[in-house]
Amino acid sequence: MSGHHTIAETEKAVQAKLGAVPLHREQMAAVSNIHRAATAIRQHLENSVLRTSDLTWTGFVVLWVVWIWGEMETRYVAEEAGISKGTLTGVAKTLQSRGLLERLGHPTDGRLAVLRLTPEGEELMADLFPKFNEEEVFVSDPLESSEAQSLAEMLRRMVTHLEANGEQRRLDLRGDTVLPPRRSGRRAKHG
Amino acid sequence: MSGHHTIAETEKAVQAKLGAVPLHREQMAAVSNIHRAATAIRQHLENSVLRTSDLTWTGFVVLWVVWIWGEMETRYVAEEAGISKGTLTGVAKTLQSRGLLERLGHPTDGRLAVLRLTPEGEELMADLFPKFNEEEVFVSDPLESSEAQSLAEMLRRMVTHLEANGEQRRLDLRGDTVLPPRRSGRRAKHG
DNA sequence: CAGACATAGTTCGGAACCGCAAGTATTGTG
DNA sequence: CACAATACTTGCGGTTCCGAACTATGTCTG
Repeated sequence: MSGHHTIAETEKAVQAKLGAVPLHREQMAAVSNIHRAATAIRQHLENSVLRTSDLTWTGFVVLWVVWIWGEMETRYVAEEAGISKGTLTGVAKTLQSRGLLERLGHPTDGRLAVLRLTPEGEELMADLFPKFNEEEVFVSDPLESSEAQSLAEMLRRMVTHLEANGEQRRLDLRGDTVLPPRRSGRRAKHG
Repeated sequence: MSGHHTIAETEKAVQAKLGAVPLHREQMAAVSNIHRAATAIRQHLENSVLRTSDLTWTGFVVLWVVWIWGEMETRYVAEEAGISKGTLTGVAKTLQSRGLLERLGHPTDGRLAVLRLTPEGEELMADLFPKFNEEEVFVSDPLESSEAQSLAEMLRRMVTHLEANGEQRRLDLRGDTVLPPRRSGRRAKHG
């Protein structure tokens, strides 16, 4: 099933469309395949293991992060999960309402909030993670063990590079142009 | 900036947490790094090139797909873009309202709708894509040319594998258990 | 040709999601 | 103690997102 066009066909169409334009095909293929793979894998995991527990992807990722690290301050949870703090507030609320997560104040710094799994949350993750990992094995089936390692290592380098240099790069790109205000978002109380 | 924990630290914490649990670490690292990389790259691209045109990631992907393939039936656009057809309806509406995309009926089959870029959309993509590609080069900076190729090729294999075998796998996993209804989503008009 | 079935797209409910601004507390500092 | 900085929440406006229900259209079959 799947689709009308294979990846190979898409890449050929790009070549045809952009034949005249000078562009960096290898990097384009690498980046776009990262997103294709991420989407396909996410969909598979959502519709296999996650669905049976009625967890969303983001909900699972948040639980996973907190599970791995134990108690964790919310700001770091958001960062590790790759979502904004505002979103985390809502997701955490959902997970709390299901009794999987709890929120604690920080003992010494009253500004901080700390997340921790409830016993139910721990139990769920202990049950769910092996199944999740089985599907990670399934999706990695076409890779040799050494290839999986090499893949992970290359991606790690890309992430590290972005963490180290991404912000500066974006600043350089913007230069002195001021970003237009976003189409949506809360407005200043009063001009 | 960036984070509290590096990927290496995270993998170490996983090892500590899951030391006793038998699991497949290589595949886990590969899959989770795919998602980390996809998120980081997406955020970089959104906050550099896309932001200046006030395009969302999904909006850009849809434009890109239609741009590459020319006129395209909506069902295929959704599939190529990795979103559901319901989502595409909304996204296409947004892009239409900005004058970047147009919707045409199919001449012989009244059920079909076809998407095509407007001249403004063509112009935008011709301007935007080279910039986008430059950032793809930037994020791929830590990869040798041969590595980028190998990365793309491995991911392509994973996607192909999922397209070919994912659905069957999910069916096998479900077995005869019936999925619980989703927490959200439209309900039957009447029990 | 009518009724059954299939296919394509839209609508809708509920949740996620972002970025920003503003609000609330708390902590650190001169 | 005033004041800045930090951490989180809240709320806004908009978008995205899924999947099931629904609508409209086409196709197959008796």
